[in-house]
Amino acid sequence: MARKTGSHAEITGPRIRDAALRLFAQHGYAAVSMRQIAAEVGVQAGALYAYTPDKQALLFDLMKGHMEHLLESWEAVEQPADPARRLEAFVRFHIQYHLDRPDEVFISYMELRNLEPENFTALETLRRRYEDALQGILTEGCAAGQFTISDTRVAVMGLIAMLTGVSTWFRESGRLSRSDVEQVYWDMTRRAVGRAG
Amino acid sequence: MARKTGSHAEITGPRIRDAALRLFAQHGYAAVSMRQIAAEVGVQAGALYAYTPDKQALLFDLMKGHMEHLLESWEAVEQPADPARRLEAFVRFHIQYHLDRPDEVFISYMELRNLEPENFTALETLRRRYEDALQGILTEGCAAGQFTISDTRVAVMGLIAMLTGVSTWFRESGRLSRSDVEQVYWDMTRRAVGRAG
DNA sequence: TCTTGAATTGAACGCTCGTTCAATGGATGC
DNA sequence: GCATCCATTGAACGAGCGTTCAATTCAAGA
Repeated sequence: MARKTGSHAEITGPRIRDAALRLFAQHGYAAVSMRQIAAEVGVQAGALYAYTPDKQALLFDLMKGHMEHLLESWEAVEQPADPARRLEAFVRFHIQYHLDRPDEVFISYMELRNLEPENFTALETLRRRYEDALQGILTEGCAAGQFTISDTRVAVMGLIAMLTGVSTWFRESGRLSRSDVEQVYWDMTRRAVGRAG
Repeated sequence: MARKTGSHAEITGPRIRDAALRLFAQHGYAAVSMRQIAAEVGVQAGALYAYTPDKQALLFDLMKGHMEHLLESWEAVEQPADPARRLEAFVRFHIQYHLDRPDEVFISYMELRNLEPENFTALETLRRRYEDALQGILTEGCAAGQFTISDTRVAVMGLIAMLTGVSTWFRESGRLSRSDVEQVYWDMTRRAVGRAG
């Protein structure tokens, strides 16, 4: 058998991860069988258990990996001092990242209820950290007198929902380019937080 | 046996509908069995088939019923002549409606991929009609010089995503009342479409 | 050439699934 | 009291589920 070590995986074979990602995104976690995933990889179902302890771990690895990578990627973005510029960076980053990874995004929003409680809590914590990054920007912008927001927490939830929604309708072959879309969402965001220019 | 008539149901017994709604919302369509639904109603699984032809019809009835009721409800709202007032009415209606029916909303966003193609198409059409209602308001507001929106289609998608998101985090027992939340979202919306007051 | 050892198979485990249907049983009208 | 009717039961169907594991395969090291 292959590795069963490293209890909290991320070591799951990349071919298995990719197959599970695609299938979970397309049909949903509960509707996809281990046999389907195995077939996609070109292997028998039993072989998967050399790489993952069970189906749940496969889902959790995907979701945890996605959130951690999202956080790391945002932390790697250079942060302008000006809150408005920082918000713009966030909006553009968020849209780019989400358009680049439609399957991960889909799973991370849709499959939360299929996580076992302990895994769910871990995911919530990661998500909360990301929301707090945006909340920090909004709070500073308000303090600096650049934004006018009656409730920054609601603004965070509203803006993230708005921006994340882009991945439900955007098509590469559509009327608008990515940078068009980025610009439109940034215009809306800028004005929603009460900044004219 | 009971009625099997009325091919495109809505006749599904209310007790069954309610049980299916609650269970689908909580665990997801694929993860809920007919036996679970039956147990919730207090009958054996076989009895369900007197009210619904199959499990898929149960899901489709719920989703179609929700979208049709949403459209009817919006059409019943009195429409102010002023585009900004009309937009305000839409925002407040949308939030109220979605907070009143968290389970229906959840299902209608999460279970689209579990619909058979023909049912999916029917749902998309209904959803599109609702989006078009908002798009009409935005277009008129632009024409009247009240709104400044670079792309009304993207604005529709962004605003609906933002507003619908409220049902993912709002708790009746939370810090804010419904009307607080309505007001905050309306403030953000108003400014996002480029209207100051 | 033989040995080792990990990767994979394929059968099997006990369950649960959606759906069907003959049998049942309890109310209703005569 | 009897016949009728029909909603409901409960067993059964074939299929597929997640998971396990003895047996096999096969490449690399001696």
